[in-house]
Parts: sequence; structure tokens; C-alpha cells
Amino acid sequence: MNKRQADTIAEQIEERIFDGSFAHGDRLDEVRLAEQFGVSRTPIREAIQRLALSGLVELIPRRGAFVRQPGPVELIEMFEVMAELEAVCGRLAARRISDAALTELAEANRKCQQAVAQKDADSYYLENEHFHRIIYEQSGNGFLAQEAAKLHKRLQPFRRLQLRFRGRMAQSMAEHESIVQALRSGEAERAANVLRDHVAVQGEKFHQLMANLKNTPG
Amino acid sequence: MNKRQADTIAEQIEERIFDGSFAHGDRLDEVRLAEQFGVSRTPIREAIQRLALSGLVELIPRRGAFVRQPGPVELIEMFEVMAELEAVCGRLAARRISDAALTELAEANRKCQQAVAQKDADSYYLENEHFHRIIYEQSGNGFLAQEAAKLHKRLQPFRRLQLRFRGRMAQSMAEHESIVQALRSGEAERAANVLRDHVAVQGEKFHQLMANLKNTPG
DNA sequence: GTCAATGTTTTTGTATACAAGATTTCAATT
DNA sequence: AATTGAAATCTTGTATACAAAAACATTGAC
Repeated sequence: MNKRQADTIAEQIEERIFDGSFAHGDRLDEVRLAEQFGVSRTPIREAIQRLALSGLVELIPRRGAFVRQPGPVELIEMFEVMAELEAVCGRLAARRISDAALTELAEANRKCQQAVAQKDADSYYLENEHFHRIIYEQSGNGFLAQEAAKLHKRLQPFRRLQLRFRGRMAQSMAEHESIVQALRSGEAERAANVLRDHVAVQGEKFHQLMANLKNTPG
Repeated sequence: MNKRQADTIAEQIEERIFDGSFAHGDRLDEVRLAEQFGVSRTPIREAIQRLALSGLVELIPRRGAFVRQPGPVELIEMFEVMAELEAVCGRLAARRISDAALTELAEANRKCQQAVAQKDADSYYLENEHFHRIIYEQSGNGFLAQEAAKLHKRLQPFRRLQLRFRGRMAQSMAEHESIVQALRSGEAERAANVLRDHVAVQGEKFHQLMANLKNTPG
């Protein structure tokens, strides 16, 4: 599939928003970006349109495009929704999951634990995402899986922060174990509840972190 | 807020997709649309970009934009997700709903029943949407409310079909009653379950309808 | 010194022009 | 007659040009 310039540009701008190169409130100057990417304004505008739709950018008519990082309140809301989506995926997956997927899930979890033991943050994220993605897909509902993956991706950069909490990774691994067990034994409601809490605690930890950062000078 | 041409054009094309003027697989010809709307290709392209992001249109590079109506499977999946989203909204709203919203809800329900009695389909839809939207918003989670409303809107045209079932409207009204009761008494789980079933049954009815249509010649 | 008004400069939104890839047509060959 | 290949045509993607609105600055009045 031959990509358009607008596609790659959108991804790159998105990347810069995620990694903080663009902060909240920054205006995306079309001509400036056009120069930077060595293209005309047209593909830049297309890229901005997409970012606007995905919510990373606010488009004010006749004024321009402004980077819109979600504030603490919206983030907590998003984590709450993520928790509920995962719970639904888990409830459905408990009834529908295949044996192959169950072993794949255990394998992903094993690699996850290994990454934790080696303090390899990057591969931890990779395997953790894989773990969750399996559950999304085993919900047997492609639309749900897609929506869950989309929100997961959007929250990914913020998830990273909660790593800082001592012992969180170990606890997280224990939760993964419970999840696998519940899915294996087909306990729909337990799978839902464990998954919901597993994600919700991330939101709470994040909340705490925000509060701490606010109270800590410098 | 001063709208751009691209905004209104996107809405109009969306409308035509919903009402069936554009069928699945139709290509959206840029020059043709530009002529029809009396503008240049630029705003048309912007509009198409948006529709692509919302999933109503598939964008194939160097080939064009094609209308993509969801098939039966995807529709059932979407209804399932809608049911779960409503359930979540209900569970949260049962704890968070305000007294003012409760009376507003009862009022919307009353108008809904009135519309049913008068067989006024249009105002039924209007009031039904209002009823559900109140619940979304009373979840206390703006992000969730937004997502729920978005999916609700996308399913709206298909919801219309299930009207054909005899007695469905009356049953639906009874379900609304149960929902209001559960929310009023703060029974979170019951609110969730009633709402889930209320929406899920629509998906099932829709499923039946599809099967019937397939078996019925002409 | 402050504020308002007006003119200048940016910047967005739209139109048009151009280039490259896709599709169609039509003829030539098997 | 069917198939292949090349030319012609159409369509998308990108660049540039232009118009209108918003931001900015300068000047003048109080």
C-alpha cells in the first residue's frame, strides 16, 4: 500500500505531540511545517485534518490548529473508559477465547515478566500491548477490538508514567496471572472485574502522580 | 462559530450515505461533487478526509474514496458495543445522576410515549435520542458520553429498521421505565443490565430482520 | 501615558494549475 | 475471438496563486 505524504506527515506530527516536542496550546504553523517537511501546505493541511479528528489537535476556524493534550480530568475519564472497554473484552473473551489464543496469552505474559525481570522497559511495553491486544481480539468482536486498540494507543504515552511507582510492575504481573486464569476457566464476570481493576488502577496511579507533581516544586 | 464549507459538505455527504443516496461501494468522485456543490475540489477533499476518519468511507491511495456501509456482521458487532457502552453509562449514572437530570429523564420518556401513542416516528427518534443522551451525560464522564453519542449517531439509521417489529415500541417504553426506576433508586448493576438488554435486543431484532429480508424474494 | 482607529502584514481557506499514477480504449497479433 | 500492449484519458495527489479574515503595528487623539 503506497502511502501518501500526508500519512507519514500526520504520523510524524503525532509522534512529536506524544513525545512532547509540541506542547499543549502550540499552534501548528502550516507554512513552517511545510518548509520543515519540504512539501507544500496541501499535505500539511490534510495531516492536520486527521489529527483534529483523532482529538490531538483542536481546529479553530480562521485561527489555526492548536495542540490539545488532554488535561488531568479528561485523562482520568479516558482511563475509566479504557477500563470498562477492557472489562467488556474480558467478559466476552472468557466465553469465546480459543485454546491457541490462551497459550499465546500465557506466552506473552511470560515474555512480559521476563522483560520486567530484566528491567527492559521497551520490550515490556511491546509485550504488554500484545497481551492486551490478544484479549481485544478474542472478544470475538472486531469493532470492539479496534476501538479498544485505538484508545490503548492513545493512552500509551501516559501509561508509561505509572511505571515510576515502586512495585507496580510486579503487581501488574500478578494481575495478568489472574486474568489468564479467569479466561482459561471461562469465568466471565471475574475476568471482567480483574481487567477493569487492572486498568483502573493505572488511572488512579496516574492521578496520584499528577497530584504529586503539582505539589513538588521544580 | 463560523463553519467552513468543508464542514457543511461533509455533513451533507454523510447525510446522503445515511439515507442511502450513496450505496456501498460507490466512489465519491471529487470533480462531480465539486460541481454539485459549486465549489472547488479542495473543500471536497477535506470533507472526504473526515468521512474516512469516521469510518463511513474507505480511502484507497491513488484510487479514490469509496462508500463503506457496514455489513451485517459489523453492524451486529457495533450494536453489541453500543449495548455495553450504554450499560457502562447506566452503571456510572446510577451513582452520579442529579435530581434535575432524573426529572428531565422522566420528561423525555413521557414525550417518547406520547410520540409512540401518536405514531409520530420523527419525534419518537428525537425524544429517544434525548433520553439516552441524558444518561450518557449523567455518567459523569465527558469522554464516555462523547463516544457513546458518536456511536449512537452512527447506528441511528439502522435503529429505524427495528421499528417494523410489532409491539417493539411498547416493549421499548416499558424498558425505559425500568431504566428510570433503576437510576432513581441508584441500583447500578440493574441499570447496567436493563440498558444493555434494551440496546442488545435492537441488535437482535435487526439481525432477524436481515435474515428475513434475505429469505424473502423481491 | 493610554486608548482607539486605521492601515499593514500574516495566515487561513479556496481555487486553479500541474504532475504522476490508474483506467480505459483500441488496435495488432496469435 | 481472445488477449496483450501501448496510447489516450481520466483521476488523484501536490504545488502554487489568490481572496478574505484575523493579528499586528503604527499613528493620532485625549
